[in-house]
Amino acid sequence: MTDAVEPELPRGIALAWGVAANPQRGPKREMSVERIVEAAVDIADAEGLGAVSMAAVAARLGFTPMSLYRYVNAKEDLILLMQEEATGAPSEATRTAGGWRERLEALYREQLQHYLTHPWVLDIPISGVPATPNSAAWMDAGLSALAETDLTYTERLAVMLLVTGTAHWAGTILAGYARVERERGVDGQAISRSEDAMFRTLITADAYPELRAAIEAGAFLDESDPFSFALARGLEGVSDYIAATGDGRRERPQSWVERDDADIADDKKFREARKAVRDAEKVLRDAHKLERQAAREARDRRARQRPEM
Amino acid sequence: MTDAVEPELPRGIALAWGVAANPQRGPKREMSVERIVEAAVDIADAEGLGAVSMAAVAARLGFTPMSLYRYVNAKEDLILLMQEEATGAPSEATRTAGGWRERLEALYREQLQHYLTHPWVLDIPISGVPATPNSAAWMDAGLSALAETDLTYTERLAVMLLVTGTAHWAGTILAGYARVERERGVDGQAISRSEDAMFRTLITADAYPELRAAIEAGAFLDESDPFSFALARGLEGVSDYIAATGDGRRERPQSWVERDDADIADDKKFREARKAVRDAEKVLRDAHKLERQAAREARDRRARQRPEM
DNA sequence: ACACACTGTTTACGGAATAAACAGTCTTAG
DNA sequence: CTAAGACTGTTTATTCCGTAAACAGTGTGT
Repeated sequence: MTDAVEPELPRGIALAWGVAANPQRGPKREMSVERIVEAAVDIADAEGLGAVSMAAVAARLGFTPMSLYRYVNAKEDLILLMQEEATGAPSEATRTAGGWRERLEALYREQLQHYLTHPWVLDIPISGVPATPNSAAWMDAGLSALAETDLTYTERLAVMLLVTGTAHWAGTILAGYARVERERGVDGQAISRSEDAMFRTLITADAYPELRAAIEAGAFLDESDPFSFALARGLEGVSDYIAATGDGRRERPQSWVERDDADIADDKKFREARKAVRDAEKVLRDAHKLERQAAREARDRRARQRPEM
Repeated sequence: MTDAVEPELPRGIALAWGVAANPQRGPKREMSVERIVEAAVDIADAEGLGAVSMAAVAARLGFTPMSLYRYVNAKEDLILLMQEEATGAPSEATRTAGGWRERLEALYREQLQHYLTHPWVLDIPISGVPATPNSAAWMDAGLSALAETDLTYTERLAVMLLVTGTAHWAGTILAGYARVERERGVDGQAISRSEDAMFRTLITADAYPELRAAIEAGAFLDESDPFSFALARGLEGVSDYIAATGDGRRERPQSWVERDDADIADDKKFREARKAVRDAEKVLRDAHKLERQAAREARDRRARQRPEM
């Protein structure tokens, strides 16, 4: 038998780490935990977590419901394993790309992508930090992105919580829309429009002046991505915080590292590199300006071709 | 009868706005939607959303399960009303205090407080922006806090999404811990410690070097509040953003507003402009990389001059 | 060869949401 | 004033859920 890791270790977690004892005696097993999880994930992908019943999973594999209990202690364990399967580990690309900010953004995007592919993961109740290999891998990837900063480990964890929180929140909202789309069988724009229409009848300028103004400004019809905005602001704030604590202008709780950025500010090569960054920022700003202008013109052209609405 | 607002208006929402038609004929009603919701909330507060069954709610009021269906269309509607009841409206104090940042922080704190008092609210699946009076009130309060800034309405909504998202995330995590505390009947520190112990056996320095380092630095035993940290960073980023766009020195980086506009994506000039942006982004990334490298080298040089510390 | 650990199956139980039919109650149109 | 019928809370029944318990086969180690 494989060694029992900890007596108090929840069996579901033991399974996730692959350290559950496999029996030697008795008839050959016809199924495996992996196949069960796979079938359950397929069902959840197609019809949501609510459609995942022991009976449905068993049926998909051609067995009776109770047979699953020879492999999985309870439905709760199965769901933990489904989560682990669907979450996956961060890809090599996002684990190595660019600086800490790019890497965290890549992490966010990949995590969000997983949520959109497997929206049912968001329906699973959270209890504590999940102690599974894949979630550890995500955490490790985030921490290693932040290793180049001089944040404390506590601060790095907090930043990671910010990133995963944003991904979770974005996934929750976006998956909510996607679900309504599927259930009602209409597209996203139609939902936005009908939501907007409902708001217009319910939200009076009297009771909710600012909200009403936002509605009338068409803010609820805007197609832009508010979550990237939120993440960008958050990471910008982190960047500020790093800069502020780095050069000693701000006190840091229980920090023992004292790197002085001012110390190297007069280093020639560093100054040059910094200037290059400033220049690149300006180039990017100008490019953005041109992009917006081109977009405006393109829209105008389109609008002139299709005059109505 | 009260006027029927919209034919397509979901009945649950109609109830929430108090515009559902109350019948005049027939026997006197012995219950009311309010009493039902109240009973359901009591049960959820005490034993979680899972304990809220139609039978349980009815029993608490001394009626049979089916009687509830004379007041509520389905359990889903009841849950919507419970959410509305538990969420409440923002208090006068938080709606009027200080500048935009203080007000958003107060909003966050009050919202989080509600989540901690009624953790089951976090178990309710989200579908779209909830169109209920109280959630409108929260949104309006946030927007009115941001009215003093010169952000666009779309941006204000995005900021509000950041604030409520942080509250939701913090509530989810904290409520998760609280639930485990209640279920296992131990206090928070004990959970932290046992979680930490479990991590120490499962997380090897080999597979998860950074995570292992964080554990060994005691980051998982830290009692500080990572969510306030996250919110502070986010609002700091917003503040930067306001400063950067407000004084006109820099163009408003609203590329996130206009990206992925399928309608104009095939316009030639726009495509070129977009490519220019991508290129500029890459140049900036490279510049950042060089800057970091230069900083590292400069630090090393200094360190070698002053050997220890 | 045989004990028995282990397999997948059958049967059974309690609880869930809610559809349908029912008898009693109150309003209102005639 | 009366009767239609809208509306009440109740009863009964259906379907689906997770899973406990008992069961007859199957393969291994002694």
